[in-house]
Amino acid sequence: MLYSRYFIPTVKETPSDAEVISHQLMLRAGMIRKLAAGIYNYLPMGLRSIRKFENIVREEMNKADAIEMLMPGVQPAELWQESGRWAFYGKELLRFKDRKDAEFCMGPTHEEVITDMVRREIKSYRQMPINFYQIQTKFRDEIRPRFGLMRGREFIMKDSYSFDVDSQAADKSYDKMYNAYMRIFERCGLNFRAVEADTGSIGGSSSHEFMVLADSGEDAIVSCDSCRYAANVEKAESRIVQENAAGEQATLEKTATPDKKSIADVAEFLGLATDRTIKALVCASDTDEFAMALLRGDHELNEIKLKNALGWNEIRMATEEEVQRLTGSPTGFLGPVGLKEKLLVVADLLVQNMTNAVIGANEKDMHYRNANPGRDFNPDRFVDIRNVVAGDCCSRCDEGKLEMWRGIEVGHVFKLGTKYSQAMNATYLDANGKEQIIFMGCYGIGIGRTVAAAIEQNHDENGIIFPIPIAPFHCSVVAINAKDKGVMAESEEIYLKLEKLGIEVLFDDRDERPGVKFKDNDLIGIPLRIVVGSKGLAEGKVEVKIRATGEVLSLPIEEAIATVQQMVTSALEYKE
RNA sequence: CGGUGAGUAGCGCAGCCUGGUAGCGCACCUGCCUUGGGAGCAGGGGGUCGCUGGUUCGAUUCCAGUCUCACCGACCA
Repeated sequence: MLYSRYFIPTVKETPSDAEVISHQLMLRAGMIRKLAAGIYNYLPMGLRSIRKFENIVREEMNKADAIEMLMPGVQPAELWQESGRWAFYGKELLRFKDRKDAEFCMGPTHEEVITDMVRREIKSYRQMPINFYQIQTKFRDEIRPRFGLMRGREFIMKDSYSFDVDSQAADKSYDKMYNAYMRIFERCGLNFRAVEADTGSIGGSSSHEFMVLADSGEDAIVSCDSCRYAANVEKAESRIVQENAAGEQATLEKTATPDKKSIADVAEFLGLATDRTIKALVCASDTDEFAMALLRGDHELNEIKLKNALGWNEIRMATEEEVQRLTGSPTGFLGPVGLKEKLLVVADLLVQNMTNAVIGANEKDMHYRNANPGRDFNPDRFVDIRNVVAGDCCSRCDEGKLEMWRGIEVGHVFKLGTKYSQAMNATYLDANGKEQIIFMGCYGIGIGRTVAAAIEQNHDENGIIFPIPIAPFHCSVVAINAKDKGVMAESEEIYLKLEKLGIEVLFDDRDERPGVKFKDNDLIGIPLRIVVGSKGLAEGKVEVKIRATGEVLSLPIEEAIATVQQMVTSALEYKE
């Protein structure tokens, strides 16, 4: 490709609304441009990277016996009403009507459509296992799109759906996809973790997320420093270490804590560590059910765990007015003792063994000292509802401690069980001619998000450093002076030779000063660069520069070509 | 939707407080010059100052409304 005839609109200045580095660099490198909030044009360079990654995904999907197809972006409401998600999905589902007033939506995911197709076409146990996938544009009307391709409203996703005769077979399909995902992200050279995850609105029994590690990641994940356990904090469990209650239970005693609302303030005021206090939070469901959560003062509530424990659809913190009505007290002084109205009280497991703790008295400016569970209050349930913290003991092995990371969710695999097949009546006949419900799994990869995550993980002050497998071009040839006929002729020859070898080359033939070319080439992240100048040429040599390391090799022309070819080939090779 | 901030040339910004019809840097066009890390000189093009209404002789500037965008909270590939 000739740079002068191609389209790479780079910019020097960072657009002011781009916050994370991948967004800034994709804009500056001319890969994407915003059309509307969370909706982007993929410019040629951006598209090339995306296609590269899509092809890796495609290869691994095919290898894992998934079959490619393509489903529509626009979907009829009936299917969603049938699965129950028309009501459940909320505003994220972009809905509209056609000229006949029939309701439709932009597909945010395709469980309904694929299940509909499968229930019509798959009739026998002989047709399974089967797994369909597509690489297609999704639309989710996110409340807050941000970070460029990281969280767009319109985005490209690879989604696949497996269909099996029973749960065991479905587990096998799941494992196959899990392994394919591992290979996909390994092939891209990404530093990632597969972690246990909450199933969220997709539903189903269990799932793993694939998280690219990056400080800008929106998810917190933990992993054990000793065994293979890793999980999203939403889901992560730690081993409960039962600390033995220290000392005798003292007498419950009401004490004034004027204006001390936060745990830190109360603890300081009473001269105690925060772990001797109990925090009480009032939560509400979407149907206005309420519950009080109790946690050790230094711990954080995990809303997902609480939501799941209560079987709620949604969870939110109660408003100040609701709290006042239920407890008779303003927030900051809440506790389980002497509640005004009957309220479900859920305590974290670690509250169980606390002795002589400080709790709110449900009265402005008042707390209790020496509160003891079992004696002074009896929670309805003890459940794990706290966020694990770094240093917690691993729940899966004896010696491990948990470490915390930030991650970008680039892939997610779910065991769906019969959630959709049951609702939509997708059945087959088994060997005995008996009708059975199909078992499903679904698997997604954010294509654009993975490219953004790769940039997030691979860049320096000069720009992007693409891993070769997903780089828009493998190599560039930079002619130092476009007016120097000898330099241009030699550059062109190298360019053509490399192309003949199957290397994807960007030939920077522009009549620009060298500095401009170097800056642009660094910014757009081409992994390898051959620089052709008149001085080197006088000795029959050109330079090979490696973007990632900054290493420069001065080599005879043929050797330079061979070096580039060898580097590209070895980078594209996947070692099992 | 709630909270915060911003809308002035393609991008990054100034001007607004103290009304008088708009400016800087980059980018773009022409010419000269230059060619190993975003050069220099000269000339040039480009703006209904987000939109609507009000106040005023006169509004980018003051007032009201409205739209859009970004950031902080719940969702997710």
